[in-house]
Amino acid sequence: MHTETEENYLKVIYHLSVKSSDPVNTSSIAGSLSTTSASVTDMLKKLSEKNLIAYERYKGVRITKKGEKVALSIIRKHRLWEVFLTKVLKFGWEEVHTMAEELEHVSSDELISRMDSFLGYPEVDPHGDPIPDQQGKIQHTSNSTLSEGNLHQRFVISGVNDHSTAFLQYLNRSGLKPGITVQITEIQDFDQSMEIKIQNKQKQYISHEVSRNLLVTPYGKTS
Amino acid sequence: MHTETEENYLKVIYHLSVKSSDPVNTSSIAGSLSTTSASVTDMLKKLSEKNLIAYERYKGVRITKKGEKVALSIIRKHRLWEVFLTKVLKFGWEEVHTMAEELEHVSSDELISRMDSFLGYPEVDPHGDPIPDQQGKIQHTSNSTLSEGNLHQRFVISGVNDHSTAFLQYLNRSGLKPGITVQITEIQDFDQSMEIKIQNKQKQYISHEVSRNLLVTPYGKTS
DNA sequence: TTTAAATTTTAGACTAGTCTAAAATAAATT
DNA sequence: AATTTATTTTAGACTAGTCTAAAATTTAAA
Repeated sequence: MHTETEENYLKVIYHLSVKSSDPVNTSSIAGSLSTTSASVTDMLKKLSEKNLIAYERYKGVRITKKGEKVALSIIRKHRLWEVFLTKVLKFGWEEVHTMAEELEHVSSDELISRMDSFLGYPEVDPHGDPIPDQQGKIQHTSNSTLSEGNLHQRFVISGVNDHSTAFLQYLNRSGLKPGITVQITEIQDFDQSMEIKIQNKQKQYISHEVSRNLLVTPYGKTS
Repeated sequence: MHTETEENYLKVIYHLSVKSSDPVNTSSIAGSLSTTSASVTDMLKKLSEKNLIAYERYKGVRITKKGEKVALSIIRKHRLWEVFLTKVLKFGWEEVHTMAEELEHVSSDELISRMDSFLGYPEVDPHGDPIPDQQGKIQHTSNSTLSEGNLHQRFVISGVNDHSTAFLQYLNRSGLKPGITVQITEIQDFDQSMEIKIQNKQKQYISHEVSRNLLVTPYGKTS
């Protein structure tokens, strides 16, 4: 249907669109795709020609309904493959991103539909990100971070903001992942670092950088 | 490592090489890949440059050890994915080829290694074709066809020569697939058509065209 | 064994995607 | 408001892979 490159551009434009209501600018796309602004401009013209994005020279880009549908179908595939890789093939959540980047471009819709059924229609991927349905409907997450929590409050980890391997490996070592309960036992005023009690584990100090990147829901509430 | 196109050329060259000891000619490659001889010639130069094939102008092509290793790794991936699609996602054996053509180019060796283990180290794919191991070692099949059989002999179907969807769908309707036992109950001299008794089924007439494309092993012998 | 037919290769051109360097435009600063 | 700075776009070129049409070479036939 679309080339792999087109799909990657749309995915990046979609992700950047969600972060802010401003139009997406050329250089941020170039940054996300590790390419040059010149290349991005060329591609924007092509995507615009196909009505996948709304593009005006020097004014940035907005994704169209049509483009969003394509992006969400790629994101759906990506996240379902991540579930498969962790749940079935027992990969760690920090290992699956690169493989899913390739698998998401395999075209068959019937394949991904059967995979969805085989996996039991999961709602989130191993990082807590929601999986769009076949129609491209996606449950947007609440987005509260552990850093916004108060002393003694308990939370259930629901996801991460930073998807880097380094961060995920750090979390692994501390036993932090979606589903785990944590309680804030201490907050340092001067640097916002905190001590937390991790479910079935020792207490541990974490930096503000870490708590800012941990998505949580209040303990007890079903998200 | 290699581009998808390179991998497809090597796969086709490998398959054609196995069929005969003569060097592979340009037009047969073009035919298999549905492209032009001119395009093939261009690509042969590139593959030769990389020592994946041995190529002399106007003299055809032989695959090198290095090229064969690449081809067998793609074939391994293709066949393991076919097993996954039929055994796990319950696709029919006539549906899986196209999907496997895409999945075989997903690069991760660790992925295919875990898939192999998850599937229980299968030796053949749904069509009875042997799956090369990680080192590229492959069990070459005996290649006797049902058409070579004599009256009253019993065989176990071990594979097919024709992998077309049409043929596989025909076999589906008759309950013919690898593992099934058949006995030759009648042979027509004038057109080599035969009547066969299919395990747990009615007797059925099949044309010479069909029996020529069914691979079999004598009943009782473990292949 | 010379000619005819088939196959293969070259030449030149096209598309998708990319790049660098220069030009155009927008945003920020004085 | 004028100028500097940053961003974006254009221009022109490159690679991988493809094509058509013409030239070269091999194979088959007379």
